[in-house]
Amino acid sequence: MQKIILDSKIQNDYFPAMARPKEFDRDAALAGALQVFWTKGYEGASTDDLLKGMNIGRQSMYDTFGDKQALFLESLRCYHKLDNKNFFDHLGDNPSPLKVLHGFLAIFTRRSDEENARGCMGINATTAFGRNNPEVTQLARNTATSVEDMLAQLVGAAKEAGEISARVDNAAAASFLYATLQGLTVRAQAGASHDELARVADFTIEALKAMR
Amino acid sequence: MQKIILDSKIQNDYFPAMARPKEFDRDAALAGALQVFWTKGYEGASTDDLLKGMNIGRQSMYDTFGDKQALFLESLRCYHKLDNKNFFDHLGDNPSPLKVLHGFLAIFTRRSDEENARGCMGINATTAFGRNNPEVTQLARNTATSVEDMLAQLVGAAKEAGEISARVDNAAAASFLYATLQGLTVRAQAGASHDELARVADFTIEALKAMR
DNA sequence: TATTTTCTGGACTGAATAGTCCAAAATTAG
DNA sequence: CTAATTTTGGACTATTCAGTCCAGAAAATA
Repeated sequence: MQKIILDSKIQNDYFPAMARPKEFDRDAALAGALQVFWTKGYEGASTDDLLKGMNIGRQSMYDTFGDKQALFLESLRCYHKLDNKNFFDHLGDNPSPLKVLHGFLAIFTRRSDEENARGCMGINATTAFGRNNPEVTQLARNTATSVEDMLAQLVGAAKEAGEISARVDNAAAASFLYATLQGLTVRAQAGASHDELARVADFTIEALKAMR
Repeated sequence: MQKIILDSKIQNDYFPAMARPKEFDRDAALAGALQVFWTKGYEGASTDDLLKGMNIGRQSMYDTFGDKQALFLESLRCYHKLDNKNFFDHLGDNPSPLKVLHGFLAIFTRRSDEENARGCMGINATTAFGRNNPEVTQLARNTATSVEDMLAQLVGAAKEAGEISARVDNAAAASFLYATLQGLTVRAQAGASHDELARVADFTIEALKAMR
């Protein structure tokens, strides 16, 4: 509906009183959708599930987020943001970069079975959509480069701190660590014991330290 | 229907004329279903997709395999069998067990983009079902122990061949290698370049060789 | 209170889907 | 050819699900 304003009197006549607060808490609703998609997957999450998890009405959901696909992508983007933030939060200026790395790898040993069973929403999306969904693929790529950059920085810091050999290639080590991290995620999701997960984390750091 | 054979005459009376060849090629149909499930996932594969991929009629499918769930589980079991076989085929009595290990890790650099995009059907099933499906979980566990056993043997052989330090723990190294293998699968599925995948494989073997 | 707007919830639609049913064609043995 | 049995394919059912529509409740300002 186009609104043509001629003068204030007419405007007043047409729009005399403004109404109900424009929106509920959009971010909270998105966070709710994220939880549902994360635990149930894209196909597994019905619209009813989503509405219940978001605590909003059907109409509000479609008005605010478009459709299921769009809601999923926005949830995934939100997840990646949170995930990245989590990484950087544990970064700081720790005196032992290698300890930070070990902390990343060992995170699964500190998570409950339920948390590990959910896995990583990014990986779940990738394995579900393969490379059929360009937006999911692009998101995965972006996250990969961002995380690998961060890991490479940590490896560099570990070298400067004398914790690992200066001859280790930062980028190669970062790719290696990222792959291991994703592998651990899957192993944890498949039900590997905390013990096994811890052994892998330890072994990975030991291997890194041993390299010349 | 139980067949009680008293003598040839009675048998003849009750089953005077046997009919059309009892079954089409069950294994071929299953292989077709496997392909469809692998590329499209469980939810993504409609019954029509499956029938087309299996080249059999609707009725035959339900008669022979039960329902979609059962067909999927049987396909997954079949996949795991093939996958395991693939591993053992590359084992042999290779003079360099470490080269065999490298071959496993580098397999993704020899695969086409399409192959890598499909990923591993076992991982796809795990990330799709989480741990909600006990049979999928059990299958994943079985495969894990079987593959880790095999990797541990290879590590032991590498030690005997003097390729890596005798102080490396077989089981820990095997868990580590398995996690890396799964990580590489996911990285490949997410679209990592052959170059990056190769770097990770090389780095992993180098790290293993460096350990004391 | 009156008006405007947004939210809410339920009813509805159209499409897709898993699974069933049935009848006709095909195939083998007597 | 006849009998027996399996395959085949299409019609059918019941359910689920994404998305739309509508009308009434809620909220805020004047």
